[in-house]
Amino acid sequence: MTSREIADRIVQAILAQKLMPGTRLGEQALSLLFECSRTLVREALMQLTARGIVQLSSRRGWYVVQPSESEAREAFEARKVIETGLIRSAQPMQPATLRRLKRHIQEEKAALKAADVGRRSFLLGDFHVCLAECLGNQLLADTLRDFTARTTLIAMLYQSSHDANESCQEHIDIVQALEQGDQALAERLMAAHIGHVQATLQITAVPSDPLAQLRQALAPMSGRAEPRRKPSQRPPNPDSPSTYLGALL
Amino acid sequence: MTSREIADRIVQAILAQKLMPGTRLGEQALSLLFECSRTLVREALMQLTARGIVQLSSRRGWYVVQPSESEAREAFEARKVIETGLIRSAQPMQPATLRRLKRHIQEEKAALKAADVGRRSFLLGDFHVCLAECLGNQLLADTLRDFTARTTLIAMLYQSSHDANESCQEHIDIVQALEQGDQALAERLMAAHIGHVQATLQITAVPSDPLAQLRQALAPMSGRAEPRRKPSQRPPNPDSPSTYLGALL
DNA sequence: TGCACCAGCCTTGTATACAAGGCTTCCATG
DNA sequence: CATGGAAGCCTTGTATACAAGGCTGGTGCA
Repeated sequence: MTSREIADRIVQAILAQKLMPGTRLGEQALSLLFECSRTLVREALMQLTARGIVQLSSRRGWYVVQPSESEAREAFEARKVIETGLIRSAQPMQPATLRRLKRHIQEEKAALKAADVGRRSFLLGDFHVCLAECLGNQLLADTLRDFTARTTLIAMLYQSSHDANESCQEHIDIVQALEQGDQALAERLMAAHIGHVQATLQITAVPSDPLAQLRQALAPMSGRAEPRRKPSQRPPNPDSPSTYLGALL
Repeated sequence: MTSREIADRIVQAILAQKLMPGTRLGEQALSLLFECSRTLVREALMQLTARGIVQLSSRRGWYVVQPSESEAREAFEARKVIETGLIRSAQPMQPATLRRLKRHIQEEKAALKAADVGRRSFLLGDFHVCLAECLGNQLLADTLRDFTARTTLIAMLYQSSHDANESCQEHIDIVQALEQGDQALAERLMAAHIGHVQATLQITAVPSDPLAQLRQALAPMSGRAEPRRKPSQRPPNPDSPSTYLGALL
């Protein structure tokens, strides 16, 4: 088990929405889980720190990042800039490339039909990475993978309600526009698509209120018996890797 | 001396063109230089690996990356996409922000006048990071720092001959366009500016020739007594940190 | 003379030991 | 009963020891 593999697994778990923002990643828990020493775990976490996916709170532990509202805005803006720019500057697509994108969309549909939430979430994010690769830029594809992980965390943190079926349909529309050689349309569709996800975020209106999150979490609830848990700074049961970090296995 | 500081120093040395692509970064040499254990050095190098600035050749050592021609193309394309996209989607600039950019340009001029090559190179690259920060996106600014380090290495590797004075002038023109609120012009100027640097790269015409680099390095030289050294896979005198890694101090 | 092989050295790879600091829990005191 | 403090535990922080593999230089053989 190399540090690269550990890092990949953590990123995959985030993309599959199996690791919540704020989740504590204990070095010992991970070393038990991956059956290696803390050294390799630390190397993996260091790499993820550099990629902005994990952060270290000195002497307290490693945590999956909880992007602030301004960081959320920046992440969506960054994705819009990169993805629309890539489409704009792209060459017309080769048939083989289009086939790859369509195959990806078929997989999305399959995951939707099977109600496989983890795979569905992963594929919906991975579409954008795949597209960047198809547009011929591995560097930006790798960058987008990290940014997509970031926006996935943001979507979890701010309870995005964007529907998976809509996302898939929007992917279909984008690929169709690319197939017809209408890059301007594809670019607009991509900007709109990213904007749709961003628009459903429940960003609190008054960010200056430090009690906003608490207030919202403790507000009297209506209807739903079991509301979606807001990620907390301290996840319950922190010492049970089989529960918390099982997502990695 | 923390691993973050070590990583920052290495990046700064690259931006100042004081570390050539392909330079070997021995763990022990760095630990001596920074007076710390190999553990911290390894952590720093791990982070830089994730940022695409350093690469590890298994059991052989760490090396400053030597981007291939396709990686070079991708890096310049990535910068064009991000920087023009940022300008396009930006709000009109505040006076304080413009002042910051102009101050930066003054520093560039000072370094040019003083013929301070290291600081000049650093500032010419940092302008783009600074601009991204001014345009309100720290995430993309950090990404651009890494990409700028990458293109700096590419410029060294492929012997860019773009003149520093021209670069500075182009920065001036970009800021002026932004000041006048002409974002479309600023965007075009930025694309041209990045294109100019890219255009002076001496990319070998026939990339399939594995001897191209060697052939070029060993070609009979005309005129210049001391031609710029081509970085080699194995830098001479690898065991002399004071010579090779002195750039970091 | 040239080539192949082998020993030794030097580097990285990994684990582990111990130090240092934060969190929790319990107890004493107001 | 509430609050402050301190001890102990648990985590991370860092260095170091040893293992493993590649490179170099030398030696023997064809």
